[in-house]
Amino acid sequence: MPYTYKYARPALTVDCVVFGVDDEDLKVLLIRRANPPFANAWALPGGFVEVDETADDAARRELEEETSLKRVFLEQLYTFSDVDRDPRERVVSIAYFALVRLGDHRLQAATDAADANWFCADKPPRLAFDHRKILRVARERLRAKVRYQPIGFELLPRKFSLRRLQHLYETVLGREMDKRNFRKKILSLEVLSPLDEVEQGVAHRAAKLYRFDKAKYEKLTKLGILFEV
Amino acid sequence: MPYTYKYARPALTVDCVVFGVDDEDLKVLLIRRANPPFANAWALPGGFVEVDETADDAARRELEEETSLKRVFLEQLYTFSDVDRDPRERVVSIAYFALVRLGDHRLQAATDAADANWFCADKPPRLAFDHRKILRVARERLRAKVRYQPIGFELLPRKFSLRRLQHLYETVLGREMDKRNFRKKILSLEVLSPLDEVEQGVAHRAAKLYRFDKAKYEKLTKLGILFEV
DNA sequence: CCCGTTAGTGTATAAACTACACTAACAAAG
DNA sequence: CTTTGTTAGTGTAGTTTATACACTAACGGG
Repeated sequence: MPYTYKYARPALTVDCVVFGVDDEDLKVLLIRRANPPFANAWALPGGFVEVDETADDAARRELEEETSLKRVFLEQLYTFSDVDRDPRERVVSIAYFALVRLGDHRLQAATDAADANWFCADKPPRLAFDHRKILRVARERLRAKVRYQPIGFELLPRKFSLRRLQHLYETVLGREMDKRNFRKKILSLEVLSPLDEVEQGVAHRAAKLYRFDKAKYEKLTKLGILFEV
Repeated sequence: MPYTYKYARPALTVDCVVFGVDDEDLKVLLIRRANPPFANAWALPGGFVEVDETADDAARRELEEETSLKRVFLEQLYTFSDVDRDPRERVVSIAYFALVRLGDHRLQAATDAADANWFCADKPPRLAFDHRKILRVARERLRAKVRYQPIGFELLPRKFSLRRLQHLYETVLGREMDKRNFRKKILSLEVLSPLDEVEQGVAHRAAKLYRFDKAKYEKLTKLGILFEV
């Protein structure tokens, strides 16, 4: 059943830049395209926006369909509308960025995606369409945002050591930080709750574990106090 | 000549939130709609994205067509995609925000717009579609952005006194600032060039005029130094 | 019990932010 | 030409925040 309009309309898609961190570096999730154009190339997960769903819904749906990721942190990034970004026809794409805890999710490439994998976000393989540009914008946004919003916690296990948290900031910001100053600063923000637990199975003194206390954070922001690292 | 597609496609539009400041407050530019839906209601200037232009181009084109504004600061804001935001059919809108120097431009309502006018941005009249929400998002973005990017200068005449600049920051941020501290801070950023000129026609001591030095600013940002107020 | 590795802690110095009040300049009114 | 009203322009002291930096404690593994 075809749909007819008086004027030509661009197709509308969503693309998701999904970030995760492991012990080494910042990762981005890519899927291998099964079909042309760019068959076999790596690309951001994404797909068409249906006519009865919001772009947010479309992004979540595509993410689940293509990578089985659910309930992740997801935020609109930017809308890319270059006229020739898709060789077939005019396609406008609303890009999203997502943050996931690497350990929480088993990847399973689904339906349309032949394969899914994590890549170093700063040295991605050759990407389909303008996805390299989208990734770059997302990387910049993450770098900027992590400093004034507590989104870094979305990338860590719910229980984490201060060392891991510092490592995350170093990875995302791309610079080293002083251990004592970092701990002083992050604890002074009063958004972490210490747990009665320590790391398990490490061959050295085990670190105390903390969790991010969202309630505390929201109380603080309502008082006009900002999170800044 | 109708266009036919296999799947239904949302219509794609742009909407522009145009800000200006005068001596009293922050203004937003609205046009009165000539046609249904929301005939006679005030709305953000905007219109359809043609199939051979980028969203940025569409925003500039619509702005010129509806308000005769040209060469303004323009930046993508957010894409609004609620399913029922237009009562006629599914319309997705890429919103932009623009900054203009109020004195520079004579408004002239053109073609499709019956009328164009400036309104207080914080107490707008009843608006068509979800434009109230778009305006709110734009207002927030301006507030946040003015603190770490020198976009305030887009709202002032090219030559301005420090008093006017301070007043602008107070208007946008919604709080008063200390005169001496403000001057100290803004001058220490080293992005203003003093001119050999003073205000004209004032009934009191005339203030020295400055201009924003874009070249200096760009040199600083390349060195990794940030603009922060 | 020794070794290797990471956890955890404090202080001194420098830089940035805040609060705050007076004199200088100029036009207008008388 | 003197007075009045209004805004321009300036400095400092006190407080807070950021930076630089090195050792002991804890623990598992060999």
